Amino acid sequence: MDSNSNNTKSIKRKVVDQLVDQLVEGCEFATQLQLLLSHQHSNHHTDQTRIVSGDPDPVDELMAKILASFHKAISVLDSFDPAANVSVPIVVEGSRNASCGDDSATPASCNGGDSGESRKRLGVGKGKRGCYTRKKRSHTWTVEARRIDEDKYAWRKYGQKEILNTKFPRSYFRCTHKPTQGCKATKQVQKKEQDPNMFQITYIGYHTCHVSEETQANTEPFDHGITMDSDNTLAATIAQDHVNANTQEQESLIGAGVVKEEDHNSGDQNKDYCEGSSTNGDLSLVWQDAMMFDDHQHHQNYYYRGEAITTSHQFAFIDNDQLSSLFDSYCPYEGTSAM
DNA sequence: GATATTTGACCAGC
DNA sequence: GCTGGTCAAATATC
Repeated sequence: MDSNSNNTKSIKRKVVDQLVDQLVEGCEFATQLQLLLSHQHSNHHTDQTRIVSGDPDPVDELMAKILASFHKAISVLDSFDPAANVSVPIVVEGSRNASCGDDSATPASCNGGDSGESRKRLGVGKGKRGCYTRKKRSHTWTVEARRIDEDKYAWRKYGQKEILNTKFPRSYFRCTHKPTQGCKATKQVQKKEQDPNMFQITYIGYHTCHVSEETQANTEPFDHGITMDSDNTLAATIAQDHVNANTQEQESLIGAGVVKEEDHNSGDQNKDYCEGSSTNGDLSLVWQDAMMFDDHQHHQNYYYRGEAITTSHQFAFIDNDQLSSLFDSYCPYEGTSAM
C-alpha cells in the first residue's frame, strides 16, 4: 500500500469526521429549536386551545423529521470506513466487510483466504487472531447502571480483559445479531471500583439489526441514534426533554429478578431473549461476576460533558427500517461493493 | 448437537 | 513497547 493511498484514506477520514461533527452540531441545534418550539406551543395550547388527543403537533412532527434526517446522515457517515477504500457505508446486511475483524462470518480477507475450518489453536492460525480494523472513532456513550442488561438488547460476550489500574476486568459484548445481520453495536461493561454494585456501560455504535417494532419499542430504553459522543450536549438536551417519559420498561426490569446466564439459558429461550423480547425474566445476559443487585432505584446516570444526569429514558430512535432504506438510497453498490 | 462463554493470542493505536 | 480491543479454539451449559 503506497503513501498516496494512505494519505487519501486519512483525508477521507478527516472529511467524514468533520461532516459528522457538523451534523451532530446541526442536530443539537435542531433539538434545541424543537424544545423551544414545543415549549412555546405548549404554552400556546395551554392558554388558548387544547390539543386533540391523538392529533400530532405539526411542529413536533416536522422537528422529528428534521432530527431523524440528521440522525440518518450521522449514522451513514459513522459507518463509513475510509480504510475500505470505497465510498459506501460498510454496514450492509449480509455484505462482506473490508475490515477483516468487523465481520467474523467473513474473515477470509485477513488470512489470505483461509476458510478457518482447519484452524489450530496456535501456530497454524498465526496471523489470524486479532486481525481486525479497530474503529478509531465511533459514537459512544456511557451509562451507569446497576445491571448490565438494562438495555435489553441481545448481547454476546466476546472478551474480557484486565485493564490497567482497575480493580475489575472489563467485559466486551457485541450484538447477538452481528453474524446474521452485521449489527456493529458493541458495549463494554466494567464494574465500578467506587461502587462495585454499579456498572459502567459504554455503548459503541448503533444497532442496525432488525427486530420487530414492538420489540424495538420495548427493548430500546434509550436512544442509540441520538446520544453521540460523551462530550456532546445533544443527548443531555434530549434527556431533559424526555425526563418524564415512560418508565414501564424499567419497572419490568426491576421485576425481572436475579437471573444468571446459566439459569435462563435453555435452548429456545435463547432465541427469545436474542430477539430482545425478554421482559419476563429470561432477559439477563450476565457473566460470572456481573451479578445484579437490589434494584429499587434502578436509575442510570448519563454522562454528558462529564456531568451525570439521572433520568429515566425513552427517546426517539432511528428506525432500523429507515436505516436500511437509507442504505438502499445511499448505497447503489450494495452487494457489489469492492471491499 | 447447538449455542454461549472463557481465555490466551494477536494486532492496532498511541 | 504498552495497552486495550478483538479473534477464535477450547470449554461449558442446556
